[in-house]
Amino acid sequence: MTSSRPAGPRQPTLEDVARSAGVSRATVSRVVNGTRNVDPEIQRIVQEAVAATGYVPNRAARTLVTRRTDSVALVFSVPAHRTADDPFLGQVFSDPFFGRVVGGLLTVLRPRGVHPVLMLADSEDARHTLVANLRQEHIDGVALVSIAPGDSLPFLLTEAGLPTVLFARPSTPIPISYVDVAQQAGARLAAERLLARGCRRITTVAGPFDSPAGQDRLAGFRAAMAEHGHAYVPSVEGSFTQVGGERAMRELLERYPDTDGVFVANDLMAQGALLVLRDQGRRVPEDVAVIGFDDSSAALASRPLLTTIRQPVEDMAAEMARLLMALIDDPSQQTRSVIFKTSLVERDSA
Amino acid sequence: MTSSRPAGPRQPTLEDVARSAGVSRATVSRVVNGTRNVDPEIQRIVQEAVAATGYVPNRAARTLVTRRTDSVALVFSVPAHRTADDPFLGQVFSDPFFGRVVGGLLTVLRPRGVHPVLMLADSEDARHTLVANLRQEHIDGVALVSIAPGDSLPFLLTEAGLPTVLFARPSTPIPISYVDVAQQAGARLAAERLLARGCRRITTVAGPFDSPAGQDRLAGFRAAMAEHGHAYVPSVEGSFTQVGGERAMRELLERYPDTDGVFVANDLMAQGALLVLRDQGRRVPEDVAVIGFDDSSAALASRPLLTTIRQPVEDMAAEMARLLMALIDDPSQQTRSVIFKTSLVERDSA
DNA sequence: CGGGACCCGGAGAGCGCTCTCCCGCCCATG
DNA sequence: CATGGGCGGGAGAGCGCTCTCCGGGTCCCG
Repeated sequence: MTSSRPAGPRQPTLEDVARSAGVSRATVSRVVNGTRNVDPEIQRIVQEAVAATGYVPNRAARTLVTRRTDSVALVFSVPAHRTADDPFLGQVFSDPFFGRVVGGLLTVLRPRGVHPVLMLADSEDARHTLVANLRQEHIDGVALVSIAPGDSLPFLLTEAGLPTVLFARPSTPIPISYVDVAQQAGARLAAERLLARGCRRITTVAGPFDSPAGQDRLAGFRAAMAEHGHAYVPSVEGSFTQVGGERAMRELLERYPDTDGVFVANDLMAQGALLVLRDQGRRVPEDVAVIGFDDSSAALASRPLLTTIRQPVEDMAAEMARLLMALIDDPSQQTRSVIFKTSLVERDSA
Repeated sequence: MTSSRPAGPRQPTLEDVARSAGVSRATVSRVVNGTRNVDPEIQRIVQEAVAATGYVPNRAARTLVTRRTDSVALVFSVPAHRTADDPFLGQVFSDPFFGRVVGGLLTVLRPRGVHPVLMLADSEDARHTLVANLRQEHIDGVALVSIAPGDSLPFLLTEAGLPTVLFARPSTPIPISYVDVAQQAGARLAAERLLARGCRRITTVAGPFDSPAGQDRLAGFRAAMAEHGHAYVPSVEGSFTQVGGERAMRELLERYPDTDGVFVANDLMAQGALLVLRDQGRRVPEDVAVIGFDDSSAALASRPLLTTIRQPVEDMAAEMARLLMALIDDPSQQTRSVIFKTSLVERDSA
């Protein structure tokens, strides 16, 4: 902490504007915030003074008294391991999903003048620091995207009394608002599509069993298949990454070589699955039909173009922001969940 | 602005801790901040009082007097058009590049307890609001990633006297610190690789001519080719997107059907190029060798695996953060630029 | 043994803002 | 014409923290 600060002509304050306009500080404040009726003429004078002085309200001072920061935390809670190969948390952030969430949030936050502060919780330690941080009244609320199985953060945050909204259902049931997608119904769409195509020896690459999304998609898929007389659907677990998808697909083909239809629990894995199928000389969709989940950019980057279950991530993130703002405005309000519908995006792979 | 705030037992303040420890506010402050020598015994007592009361310093109050916010803006400045198809700014944020920058920044910012606030400048209007915002002393400095051609923001920010560091050279020369990669040298690596493979009818898919990166890569590639006797290299301009790469590659093949080697100015476009080549029955690398630029996740998602020029985005972002912190500590310091080396990542496409 | 240098704790003045009170004015009403 | 109420403006008390200044104690040196 060196000397710093240009020490130049310091920023104009309310006081300066008040003096320049010949009114009191309170009046200027009222005009700036539109807080109460102020004589139109005086309003004009004040506004001119604001323009003339180049006044911008100081956020810290305002926050100190209002206890509002007009910023929210955007927290990504992820499992701890960060390997030597990946010291930069690339796994988290290089997933396009991350950016889609940000994009969706901003559509709601920006018009309200609320800023998202990016935070990462990648260890138990980090989670506690984070809660402490938030308790500094640095932030009005938290939008939490948790990819860590059995994450303690949702609990810690509610316990600390911080307005919080989750992206996706918490892995253990606690009273907290969240947005999610109808996972099971989405998986059902996939099942029906494969069956409608005439696939009969259907398998699935499931997501991690310890993630709610992984569980739900598998359960929904199996339930739908069962309704159509397929009592058992062979599955292999994958890690939601492209490499994981490749590995799982290879295993699946080894164990069930006559597979003619695969539901892959997310697009990234499906992308990997397509590569493996091609390497092994299987035509998609003629020999094996493939359906992904998410409708992420990976779906368009793969060949054949991936038929997939669309998850409206941006809309969900936007709704998450809306829920959060409402919760901040009235912290006593009941927890709510908003579940979005999925849809089948028909492309070339199934 | 409703009533809000739980109104519960309010957060403990310095005063509370001081009373509980039987010392003055100043002493507690000194202990908390490690500002000056304090008697070890008193230190212990204060620390216990802090723990007992659950004290967390209030950031706004601190900021108000220190004029330090310990947060920086991470600004993405992008061209205005946002189509009806893409109301969510997906183009910007679904690019994995975005996340890599964030990841790199965090490695430096986090240990220092500095938080990045995400901002988006996607119109001239937004840029001005942004500058006003920053003038609220809401933020200590700006890390700016500009993808908008002829962006005014670098200028506006320096003019406003805000500590700013750019990711990539500004399109018009202004005195501002930045990190970048040796674009031309990178392109040279690509040229040498293609030549070494024995390619003789070499073409290139260039980036947008109005972006410094696009210009530099093309110029560097041409210069290197010229040194090896290839006076002219046919090129087609692409938009740095996968679709843009497909279009450009198609055009290239039409105009120069005997192409046997292509340098594509980024991986996303290269991914598209590979798809087109495959559709047209050209084997890669046997018939046509392809080299990309970036070493992004797209390079691993494509088949054959993409040989590419590695750009250490995370390292660059981390260095950007370091430069920014230094600039914040001493705003009078000279502007600096740090240029990173590229390297050839040999995979299967060339 | 006296005096200066140094060390450590306390007092108190703000940082820039909001917001509650209060007061004076004007108008409507009896 | 007296009175009550409503409206619009000002005064001033903090919000929680840092930091300068000050004073008392201790130690070292001449």
